[in-house]
Amino acid sequence: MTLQLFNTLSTQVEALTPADGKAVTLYACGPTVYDYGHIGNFRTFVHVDLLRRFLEQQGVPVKHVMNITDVDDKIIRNAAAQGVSIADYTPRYEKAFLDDLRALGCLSPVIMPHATENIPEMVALIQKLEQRGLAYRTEDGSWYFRINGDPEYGKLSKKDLSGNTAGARVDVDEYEKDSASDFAMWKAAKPGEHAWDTALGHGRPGWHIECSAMAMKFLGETLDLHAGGEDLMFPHHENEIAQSESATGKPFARHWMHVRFLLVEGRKMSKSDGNFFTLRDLLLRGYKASAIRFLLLSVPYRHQLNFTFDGLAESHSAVDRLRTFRQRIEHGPWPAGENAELAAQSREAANAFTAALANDLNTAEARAAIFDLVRHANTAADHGKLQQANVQPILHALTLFDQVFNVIEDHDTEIAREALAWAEHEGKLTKESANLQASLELSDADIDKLIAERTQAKKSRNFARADAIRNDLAAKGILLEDSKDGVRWKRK
RNA sequence: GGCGCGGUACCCAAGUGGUAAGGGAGAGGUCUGCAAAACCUUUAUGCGUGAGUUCGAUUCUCACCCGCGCCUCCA
Repeated sequence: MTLQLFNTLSTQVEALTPADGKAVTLYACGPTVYDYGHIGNFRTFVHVDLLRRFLEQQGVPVKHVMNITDVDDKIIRNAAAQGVSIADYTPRYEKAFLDDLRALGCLSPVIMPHATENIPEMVALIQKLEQRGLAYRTEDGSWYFRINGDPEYGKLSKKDLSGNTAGARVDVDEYEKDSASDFAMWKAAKPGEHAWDTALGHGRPGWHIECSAMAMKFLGETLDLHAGGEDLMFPHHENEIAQSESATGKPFARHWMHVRFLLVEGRKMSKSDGNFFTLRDLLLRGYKASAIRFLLLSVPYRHQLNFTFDGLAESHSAVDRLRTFRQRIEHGPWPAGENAELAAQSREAANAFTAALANDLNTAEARAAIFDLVRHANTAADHGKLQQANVQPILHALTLFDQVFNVIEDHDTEIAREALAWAEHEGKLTKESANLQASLELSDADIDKLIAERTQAKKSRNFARADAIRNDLAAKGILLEDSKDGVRWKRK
């Protein structure tokens, strides 16, 4: 099924197709690695991951490129403050970011170019623009893009900057610009700053030129899809379009996708408001990576998501329901034969799931389709009407779901352990992480042993002992479920 | 000020010109040694407010109220 996706450029929902008929070329703006990623960042990355997974599930390969911005003003500032070079400063944050992506179940982009490794391409692009009269050098040695030379400027963000005159909001350092809206493609180095010696002079690339150069280097002059957070639409993506299209004369990206911001407790996240959370903050408080991913995905990408701790608890319960359900279906035992009605419901669920995602990635509707099936199958099972031939279609629907949402398969314990190990190493253990630590103290083998002991106690009708074991485990966040076919357990 | 988005049950949330998906939470019940899980019943004659169009509007139009985001640090 072809994905219909809203295109910011046309403001229409349009089919997303590969221009070459084979693979979709996707460029997603990546992180500036100057600090740990926050959950707002990850809402965007998780939705891009879902898009990619869905396309691949539909048989469309995705050539997914994500840049790593490893030189910019903040990096230079922070590195200088610590007295280290930028090359010594950025790797820890890059690693942290990639670990976080993995923790959230995101596929790794196919190519992850670094800004500092593609300087020649950026220089060449600026030179090309200079030849076309769209780049100019100011007295301090910086290079700017001439907006007035691009009649289409503003077409993505629907802004008309033609009325802008020099003087409004001009940085004191940038008084030499022809127009207030002209933006830097190359920044002359100030004394002591990390810089490259190039034909443009001694300096470093601007943020926008980096993405233009790397996107075109790795994916060609016209991309199928360019994605990022809504804030990047202007000026970042607008500037990327201006630079790229002015240089090539071709459309830079056929399709643009922008993920709306996440709010926290109804407000934009900000450090000063005290509602700023990194992924690590949440993991150390004991929230599961799967619950976080599911919450981030539960509200479709074009709507604001209000991130709350109540919502996180809710997502945890919802993921738990799916996991419990899959276990139940897999374990059986089920009588021979097939319940035709349930088989039909399974097919409907799979179809509805795919149709919902194909409709501009309606994740809320897609998850509803799967929960419908959960209820139908549980009901059938309780009435002895779930039969062996029903198992495969149900699992098929769950597999479709999890290939995209990626939350049923459980990696939460190992991710929590990694987060704890990191916090310990960095000296960032807190009171809340102590609770998490306690709950991870018992190994799976320890738990199985205690469960065996409890089963013995139950057999000899020593319920006091059995309940004591169950209560002790519960205190450590281990929940037991007795069933006809044995004991299941899970970490809370 | 300019541009844009949203207001659906206790909470989150989908949706359609024809009479309200799904999840979570609560209450009662079934099952269980007791729990848990699961199931059953239950929680919006109602979709911000007021008009209008229509045989019919939550869904279209207009006005108003409220909330949020973007407007060159920002996912």
